[in-house]
Amino acid sequence: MLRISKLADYSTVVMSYLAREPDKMHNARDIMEHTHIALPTISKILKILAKSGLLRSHRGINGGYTLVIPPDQISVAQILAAMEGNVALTECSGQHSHCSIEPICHIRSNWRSISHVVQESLKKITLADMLRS
Amino acid sequence: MLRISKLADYSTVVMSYLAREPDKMHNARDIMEHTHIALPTISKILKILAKSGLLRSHRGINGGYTLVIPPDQISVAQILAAMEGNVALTECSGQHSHCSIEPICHIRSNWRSISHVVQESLKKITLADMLRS
DNA sequence: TAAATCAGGACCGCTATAGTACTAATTATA
DNA sequence: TATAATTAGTACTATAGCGGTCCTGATTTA
Repeated sequence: MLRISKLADYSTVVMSYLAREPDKMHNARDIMEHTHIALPTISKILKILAKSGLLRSHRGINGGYTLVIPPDQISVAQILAAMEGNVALTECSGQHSHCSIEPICHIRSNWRSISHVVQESLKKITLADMLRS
Repeated sequence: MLRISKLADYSTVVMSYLAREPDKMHNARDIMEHTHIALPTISKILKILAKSGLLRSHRGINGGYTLVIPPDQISVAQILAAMEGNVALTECSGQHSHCSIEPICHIRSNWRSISHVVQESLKKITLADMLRS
């Protein structure tokens, strides 16, 4: 259905919550209470986002996560890329393509450019935009 | 990864092939020889597309499928919709949403409009466009 | 030193998807 | 009218991906 994964979906919810107080540190439990996403799921998302560089983590008592970049400079495309790689609507638009009909496929380049168009529109939407409903 | 399904992907390949000779009838075997997609898969795709009204079928000897609408009036969005329903990037953007955090989710309307943007750009691309590489 | 918190995996069960197969219905043609 | 070609419809299976959980170890603060 041209869906993003649930984990990626939740990650935008988490990032939006963090973006409301960009400088404050939030731990997983705090995020759970405000988003109602299950704790292990949140924890998993936070780790991925931290690893990709969108969040900075702090261990220990009073630890948690903060945004590394201001909300108006983080795009939805960046968040999706962190969670599930670059936008590629078809197999052949991605990095390591293994489509068997690729050698004789006439519309491959078209799908590449369609993916590009979609990606560009997702780049234009920032976390700051997501705060405005 | 924001992927369309393989079946949907293949369906655009099949439709593109048919669009090259919009008035001619093609059977499944013929399409297989020109696209190298497995025959049962092609057959499955053709049935779905016919049921959705994009193709007209003809049984019996010399039977096959033809396009119902001229290629410049069929959009990629239409083909995707036929194969897997309307574009809805998130659960909550679709028809029958069951997301548990929906009641308190602050970014739902944003995702709806993002889905809308993507859908609009897919509507603008026609089968005729896909023939031009 | 103890408690809180993140890091990094391993793991499981469900669901969706891709792909296959079989039988019935329909049609053209010899 | 018989036969062969073709689609219609449905059922089935196997696989992979995904969501979600849990455990152990490392780090930090009080």
